[in-house]
Amino acid sequence: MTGAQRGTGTNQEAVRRHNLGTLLRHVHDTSEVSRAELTGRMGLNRSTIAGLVGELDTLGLIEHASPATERRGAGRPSAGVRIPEDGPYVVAVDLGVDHATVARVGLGGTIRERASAPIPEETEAWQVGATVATLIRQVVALSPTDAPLLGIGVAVPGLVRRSDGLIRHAPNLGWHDVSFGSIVLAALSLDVPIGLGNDADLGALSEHRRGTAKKIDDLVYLSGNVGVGAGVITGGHRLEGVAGYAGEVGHLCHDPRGLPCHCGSRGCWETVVGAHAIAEALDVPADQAARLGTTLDEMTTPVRELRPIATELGRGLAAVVNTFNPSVVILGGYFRPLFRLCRSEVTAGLTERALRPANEAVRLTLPGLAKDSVLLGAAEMAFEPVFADPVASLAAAVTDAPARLAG
Amino acid sequence: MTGAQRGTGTNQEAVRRHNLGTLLRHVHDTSEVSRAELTGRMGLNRSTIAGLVGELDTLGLIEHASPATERRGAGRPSAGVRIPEDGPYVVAVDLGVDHATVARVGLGGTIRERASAPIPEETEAWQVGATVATLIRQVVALSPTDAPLLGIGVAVPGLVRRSDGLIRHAPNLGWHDVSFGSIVLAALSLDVPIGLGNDADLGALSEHRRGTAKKIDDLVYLSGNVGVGAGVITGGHRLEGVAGYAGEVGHLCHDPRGLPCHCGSRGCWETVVGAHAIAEALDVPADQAARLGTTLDEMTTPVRELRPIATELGRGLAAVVNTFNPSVVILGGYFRPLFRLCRSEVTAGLTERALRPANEAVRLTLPGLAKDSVLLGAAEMAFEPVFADPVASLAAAVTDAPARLAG
DNA sequence: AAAGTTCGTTGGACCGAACAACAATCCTCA
DNA sequence: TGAGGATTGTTGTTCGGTCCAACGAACTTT
Repeated sequence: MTGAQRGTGTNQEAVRRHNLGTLLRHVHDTSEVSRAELTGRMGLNRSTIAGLVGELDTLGLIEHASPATERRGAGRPSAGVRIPEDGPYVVAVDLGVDHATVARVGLGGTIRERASAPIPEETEAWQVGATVATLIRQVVALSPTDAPLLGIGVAVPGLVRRSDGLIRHAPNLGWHDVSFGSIVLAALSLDVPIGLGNDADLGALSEHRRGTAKKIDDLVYLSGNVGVGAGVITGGHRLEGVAGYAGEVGHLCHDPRGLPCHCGSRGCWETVVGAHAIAEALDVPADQAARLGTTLDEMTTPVRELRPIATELGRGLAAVVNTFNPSVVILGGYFRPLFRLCRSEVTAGLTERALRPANEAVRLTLPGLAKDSVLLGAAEMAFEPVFADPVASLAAAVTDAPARLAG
Repeated sequence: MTGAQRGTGTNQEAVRRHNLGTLLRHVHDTSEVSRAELTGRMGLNRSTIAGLVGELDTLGLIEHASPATERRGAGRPSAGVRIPEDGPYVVAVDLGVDHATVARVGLGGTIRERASAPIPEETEAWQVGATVATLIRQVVALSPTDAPLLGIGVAVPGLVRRSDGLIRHAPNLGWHDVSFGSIVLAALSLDVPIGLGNDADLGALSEHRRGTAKKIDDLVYLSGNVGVGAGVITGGHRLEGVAGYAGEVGHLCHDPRGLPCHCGSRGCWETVVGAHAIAEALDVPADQAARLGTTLDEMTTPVRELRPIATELGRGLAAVVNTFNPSVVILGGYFRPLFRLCRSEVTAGLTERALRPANEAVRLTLPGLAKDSVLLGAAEMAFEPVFADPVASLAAAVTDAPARLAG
């Protein structure tokens, strides 16, 4: 019972849509489920499940599988349902700090192909669009000919307006009010559903569905890159705000007497724990973002200069924990190695400032999907419509993508 | 399509439940609706609406009304539906700083009776429970004999665990881990559904449904009392967090070098803009909370000492605006007169620190329900079950409350 | 090998919303 | 003032989707 706008009544057509969608989502989440399990989880009758499975099968969204090998208890074993190999897929794009990564991701969340290319600093949007389009062509070229392309999802390090996918402000890329979705579609001369999202939001989404926070409905994904942002899921719903800018915790005032920030304010949290601060502490030149990542990843014991940053990370996290009362906080981006190296400093900083009950409820952790969180989150976003309405989404999909993109 | 737990399928019984509930909610929201309007808003067929209205009518939840007086256009005028005078009601309790207010609130959100009593400082929970029980008896005694009591809602200035309504920590009252719901029910020797909620959360709820933020799905109600707390609604859903502690923005670190706070940290926002800070600026003795309220309410031009506090209020609000990207921020409690007096200082402080796009999207405003926001929010919380499942909720209601409570 | 258990399938029952036709009520215009 | 148009409520029917019961299939247990 999710998805429809509030205040609206439900007709039986909507019921069917919803049931088809949630069934598909269950298969997507666990990659293979027995039909018996589905009846239990969805609370519907065996025969109803049979009908739903049948319809999704004829649509080509799922296929039958032999019963699971390990038995538990007596009785006839239940037939499995799974995602077909040559089934529907999406294209996920991750616009990172200095690289663009593109992947073809099948329903079920498996990465089939991937490709990436560097993005030089100060590149204009249409150039990046062309690069991304080339990567998409590469990745789609190898797909089965009759597999439908459901859509494209793009993760952006910046403020994205949810309603139309406009990139309001992406400081790393130097972009303002860029309609990147249209640019990519134009470069491909293709018309498929395309969605854009903030990288932290999408990290939260994928970790919620496939990562550490599976089955956890209140979590925060904290992305530490040049900027600091939080993707928040509460009660199973993504926190958006009215325009999609919610979770911009990087510009919370950490110290009113601190350094000026590019946002116009001073002492923002990200001036203390952002990539520039980390790079300075490690004596890495500010313009070599890639080297900073590898330096941190290869480090096994923390440099002394890192510890104060970790403490400030924890202290700032207190604001996140107090406001959202999450069950899990996932530390992504540069915070991943930082937390690995200085776990105790981070937790100490947090306990220092967080309210006791909220602090007791939260667990800090690393991303379960490692560096693919954001990329897979973009895929999940692109999959969203097919769970809301499988039939309609499939009707809007492109079935001959390889041929079209080759021409 | 709301309410059911995620991942669950929908059967037709659930459809009926949902449609009955949302229809009732529409009548509740607007106190009188024409059936034609209902068909439009709910997107259902005329005949379906007729069936739903009929069922709710026989349940005694709504009644027919003569068509609206003002005509618009040709055609047969549509018959109205409204809440009956002697219909179902709830009891709302607002545990304020020094007073407890209790009201009998009918479906539709109208206050039928109200009563209040002072709560001396350092009163124990069972004593407060007895006081509240007495007030409830007073208020219920006058209700129509056959009107069903649906439940009780209690607003508490403190951290409330949503799952079981336990008051984890209420600094004003000096309570820790108090099961106030059970205490009240025991004092009444009654068994009805009772729910507890944070005062700011409930202020947000009522302002969302009946106040300034009607039809606005992203809002923050900021409650300024002894403590500072935020009730947040995003995407139409209340922000709860895993245990219900979300929105505790009063203890965000406003200045690391600030005064120590009772929470153990230092420089918390509420040490700067909380009641104690305001009282100090106005030279009101710290223990006379009631006088502080009247002093502020009667003030027509701001005292000079108030301005810096208003500025800090705005600066701290930037954190709220950046993290939640709300469409409206409602300033309740002592912030109501403060904002009325020093509007420009507050907005200046906000623009100083908030991100531009988020700041452009937000509007600061006063509560539309004045001082009754929290009380009515408690009522709304108590009504919630009847919208989720009218039939079940009515079955759990008490029909002879006056007699039972008199005995 | 027989009994018990669990699952998939099938046909019918049930429930609720949609639909179509008709009556009721009001507005507008001649 | 009366006819026509428009909109709504009502009623009987249809349609769609889930539930239910019975049966056969497949596997475990004794």
